[in-house]
Amino acid sequence: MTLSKNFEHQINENKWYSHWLDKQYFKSTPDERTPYTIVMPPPNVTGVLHMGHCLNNTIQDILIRQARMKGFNACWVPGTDHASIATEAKVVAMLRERGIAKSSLSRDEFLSYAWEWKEKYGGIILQQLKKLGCSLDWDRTTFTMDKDYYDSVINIFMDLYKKGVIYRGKRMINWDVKALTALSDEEVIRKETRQKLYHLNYSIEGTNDNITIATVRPETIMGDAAICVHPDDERYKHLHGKFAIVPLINRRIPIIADDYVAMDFGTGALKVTPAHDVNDYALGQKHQLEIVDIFNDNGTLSEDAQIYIGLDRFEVRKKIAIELEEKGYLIKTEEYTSEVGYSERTDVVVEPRLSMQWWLSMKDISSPALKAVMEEEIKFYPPKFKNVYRHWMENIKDWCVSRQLWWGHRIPAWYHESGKFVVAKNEKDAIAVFETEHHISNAVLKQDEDCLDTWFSSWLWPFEVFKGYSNPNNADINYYYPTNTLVTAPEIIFFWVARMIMAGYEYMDVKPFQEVYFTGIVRDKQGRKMSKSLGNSPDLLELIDQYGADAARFGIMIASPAGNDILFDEAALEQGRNFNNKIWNALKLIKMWEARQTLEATNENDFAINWFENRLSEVSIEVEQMMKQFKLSEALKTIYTLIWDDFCSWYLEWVKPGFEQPIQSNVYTKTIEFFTDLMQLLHPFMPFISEEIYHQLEERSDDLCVRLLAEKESPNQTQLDQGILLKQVISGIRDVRNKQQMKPKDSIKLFIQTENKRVFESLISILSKQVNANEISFANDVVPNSFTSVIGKDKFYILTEQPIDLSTQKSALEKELNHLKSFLISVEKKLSNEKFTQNAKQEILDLEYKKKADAEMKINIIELSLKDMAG
RNA sequence: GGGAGUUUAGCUCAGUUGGUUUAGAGCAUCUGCCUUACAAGCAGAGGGUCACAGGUUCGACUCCUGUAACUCCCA
Repeated sequence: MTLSKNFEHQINENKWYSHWLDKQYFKSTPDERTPYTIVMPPPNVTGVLHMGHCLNNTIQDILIRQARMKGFNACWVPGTDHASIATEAKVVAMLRERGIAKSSLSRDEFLSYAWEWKEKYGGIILQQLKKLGCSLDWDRTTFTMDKDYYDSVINIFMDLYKKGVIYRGKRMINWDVKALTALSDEEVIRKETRQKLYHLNYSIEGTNDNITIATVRPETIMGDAAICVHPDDERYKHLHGKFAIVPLINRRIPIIADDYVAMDFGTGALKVTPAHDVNDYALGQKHQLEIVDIFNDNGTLSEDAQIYIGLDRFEVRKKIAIELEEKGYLIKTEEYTSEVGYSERTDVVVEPRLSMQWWLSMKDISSPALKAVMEEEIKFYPPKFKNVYRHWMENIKDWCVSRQLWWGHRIPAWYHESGKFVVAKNEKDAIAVFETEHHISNAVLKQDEDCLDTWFSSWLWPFEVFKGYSNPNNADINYYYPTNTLVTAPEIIFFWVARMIMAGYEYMDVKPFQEVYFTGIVRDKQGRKMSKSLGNSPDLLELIDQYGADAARFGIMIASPAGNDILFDEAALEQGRNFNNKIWNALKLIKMWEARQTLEATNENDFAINWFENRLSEVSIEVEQMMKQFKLSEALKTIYTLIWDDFCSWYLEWVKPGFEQPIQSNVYTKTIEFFTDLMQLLHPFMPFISEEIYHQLEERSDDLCVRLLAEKESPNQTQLDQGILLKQVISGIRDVRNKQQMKPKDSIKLFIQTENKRVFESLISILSKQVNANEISFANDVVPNSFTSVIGKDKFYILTEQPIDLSTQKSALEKELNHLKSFLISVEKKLSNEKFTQNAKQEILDLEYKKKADAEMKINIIELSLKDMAG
């Protein structure tokens, strides 16, 4: 069978993924093995795969595949999140395109459209993960609005209500005027925004006097309840207790004093609008100010504004500024940059608003979660996120859990026309509870129209995917929980990670996972975050198509240490593709040997085999260590070097038979073994090509995907050192050849002057192949008319047919000599320092003496060579 | 305004408790090669006052203080 020119990724990806599925390798059921469990952070049900998912899921797949090959019962659970606000927004947009307004639909009608949408588009992202090679247990796919999951969310809401942790209250919240819902603080993105600071004159009642305030929101003056100045501000002391008149609407408001006001900001006088600003609200509460809400839900002005009724807040800002200027109230405007809150989902400016919502009191529920991370019951990688976590947890505020949306888990609260309400699972229960609590029979109750925040369902994920709450103590939850590793982006440490830890302790009495690996954020080459609006997010599926899934995985993993942002560069995928090509070509070479073997035995390849065996052990152990510390990109780099440099560039060249010569069969067998081990090391990172090669190397009945990794013995250091020496010698001689502009075809005669003849005797056949020497012998003295290379303690004389020009050689040696001399001086300086010899540890001292001796010896060798050249 | 982090070759990053031949990779660059696995390749080379200024120490990329720039989180 002839092999294709390159690795054909499209064919192989489909072939192997369906084979793995057929064999049910990714399926996990509890058994006597130790479990290794990961729950996938559920992507939005309507989402599509982007670079962030690619990074995240590649990491998880590497961990899970490695665990599987190490003999754990590996279980990786997929699923999707209903993503209340994002999905509802998409459904609303879809309906609008069809000419249907959400307001024209009943709740049930809307929800049936939403489910239709979910069935049609939901789970596309899961299909895309298969393209990446993710080894998920698909039978366990969970959706946050599955029946059992839904019930658990509602039951937990009721339980927390019963415990008194959930309450209803009117508070300042972040209002999204586009999605028409409340947002939690975490859903508000602050961005530096250029604005104008307007200086406005308010007249003082009963005088001709004025007071000037500075505001960025002139459209809210109709909601003003007071003007506030600092009590110590001399400029305004005479105005305390007086009243000002709001321009345009002529409302009378008090002038109050509070040290909250910064005297040096603006004019030192602050307009107070309690209904539309968090700080003003607090100030209003303190001074018992009137609350005038001038906005409608959608950000237009309400009747209470008296003017500009029905116009949008930003339009009013422009118009009112003009009117204020025309009427002489606007003194001046200045440019001003400050942070403004935007909705994470709709990107509109968030409106602080007073609203009746459901809240979860966080203080008690969060304390075990804080402790768990601080005491490393749950470990964070990298650990710097412990600080971030602690800071948030110690200043935690209550969680607004209600959203004014229909798509999600409907709040199980029931209201009576009297305003009294109860929390119950369904209408029947609600009526019963209502009767006993309020002694009103035949009550007509209406369920709360609102939904719960999406994260109020996601925080149950690690246990509810195993039905740990809906079906307590079932076999799965007892076996798989707590899970092992959570892999997620640092952006959602508060949204999700912290809350899962809380829910885990609250409902399972146990942590949800042992460790959390925080990935970086994927940015473009210029360091900008990837986003739809910037259009800098490449189409991942296209990239997979072009370069292959293995190359995509390689490209994204090669430069992404835990917690560091990764700068995505397509060049890295190219590197991955080239790596595929390299591996494929090594296969082609070995395949050429297959039919041309000989049983004739020589020992000339013993060194190569011995060395590579040790090198393989060394690297396997290193990789194992790196994986334990989540140094995944370093582990991949190490494997890359082992395959490309050590295996392809050195080992294969060393054992490669001459043109059309046979290979010894034992060498062939060993080489297949090595290649197999290499593919096994690589498999978690690049599953497709490694599986394909595994099967190309030999007829096999098993698959690499589930082949158990053998423990490696620790390597023989002497063997490894000899390998290093051999490489140095080869490079050194090649360097001389290069500098003398010898053609690869020109052969040389090599003379070795060494005290270690035995070592070099075993290397002769490799050396002659690698430096194209037709004769190698040992010398006891300088060989005349030759080029010299000094490597370690040994000298190499190179004889060629070419006319000899020693000038380049001479200057190179002189350069080296200078370097060595100054090195020697620095060592001698150190050793002549009494304090050093007194204080340094013996091993450090020994080392310095060795450095000195080595340097002196080399200087001696080089000086001899130079002398010889001169003569 | 408060907190955390980063700063090492043109780019992306390693550098373990201070001492390991006067700082290591990969990519990019340069030179030479169409050498029978691979030009998506081979061989070799060059490139760094470890952000800056002090300090501790026999010895600092590594520890301490300050400064600057950038990033993130919180208000």
